[in-house]
Amino acid sequence: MANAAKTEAKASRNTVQRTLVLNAVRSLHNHPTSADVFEQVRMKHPSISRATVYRNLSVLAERGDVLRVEVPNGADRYDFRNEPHYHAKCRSCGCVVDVDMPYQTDIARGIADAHGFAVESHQIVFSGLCPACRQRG
Amino acid sequence: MANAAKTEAKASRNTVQRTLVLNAVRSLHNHPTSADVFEQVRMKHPSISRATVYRNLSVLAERGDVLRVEVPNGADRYDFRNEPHYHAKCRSCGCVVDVDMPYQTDIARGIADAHGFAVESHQIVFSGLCPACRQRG
DNA sequence: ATACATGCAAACACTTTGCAGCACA
DNA sequence: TGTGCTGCAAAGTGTTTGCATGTAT
Repeated sequence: MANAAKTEAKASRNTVQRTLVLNAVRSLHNHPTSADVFEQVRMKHPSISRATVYRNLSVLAERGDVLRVEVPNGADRYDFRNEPHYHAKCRSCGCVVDVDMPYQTDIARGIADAHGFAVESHQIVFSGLCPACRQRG
Repeated sequence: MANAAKTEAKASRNTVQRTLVLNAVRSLHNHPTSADVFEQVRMKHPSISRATVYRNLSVLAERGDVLRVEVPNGADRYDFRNEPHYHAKCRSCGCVVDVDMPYQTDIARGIADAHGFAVESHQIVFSGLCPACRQRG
């Protein structure tokens, strides 16, 4: 007994902090940055450190419990949805929103030459102006 | 006289440094980072500063003389090509290559709801393993 | 009991900025 | 001759890491 067979993943503990970080991402539906998550968790648990938030966001993203959205030129965002989908980023205020567009499972088939790359995933980020920034002119 | 009509762009000078930066990007065909450009320019002009390289890369990118490729989680890359195209980034070594795939001019038409965003451009970054990293296991 | 997690601070990578002096147009 | 550019250093942003202590299992 006591052999977890081929379990290659490390054991992982359920700490108060990890739970709070997960709940924060689930409750913030605006693609929070690590800083947003930190502030949110700090309300309930003032002693948490930034490092712990970063470490837990990474663990949760690896597990697939949250989705990490790597936005060019800006802090990483985290998303409570965990199916792949696309995003748009405002070039003026930097806000990020989900885009309602089917996931292009087969998009890599359109590649004629990726120089031997084994493509595993892709990401599309649209850029433009959000409604608020459009009005501000 | 002396009115340049509607020229809204600021006057811009051709300094030795700016020329060297542009030539460096044109000669380096491997999506150099600002650090790569800095090293390259430094060979000819040892007194150049990093700040000048950053400032000139921004000017040249705004002008359209070079293409800035904003890679998530990594330094910006610069590309001597200036037509839009896509890139792939190795998740192991971080290298970036051009992908030979037609530019999807109409991709934004597939968006059902972008929450009022005025989409202006898009970027696709493929992720996977480059040939060298595939072999290393 | 012990491997994993935490908090702190320092380090890190990349980029921007304030400022005094310089140089292109 | 004056605005734009340079070099330097310092600061800024976002993230990671070393280490001693703490805690879930």
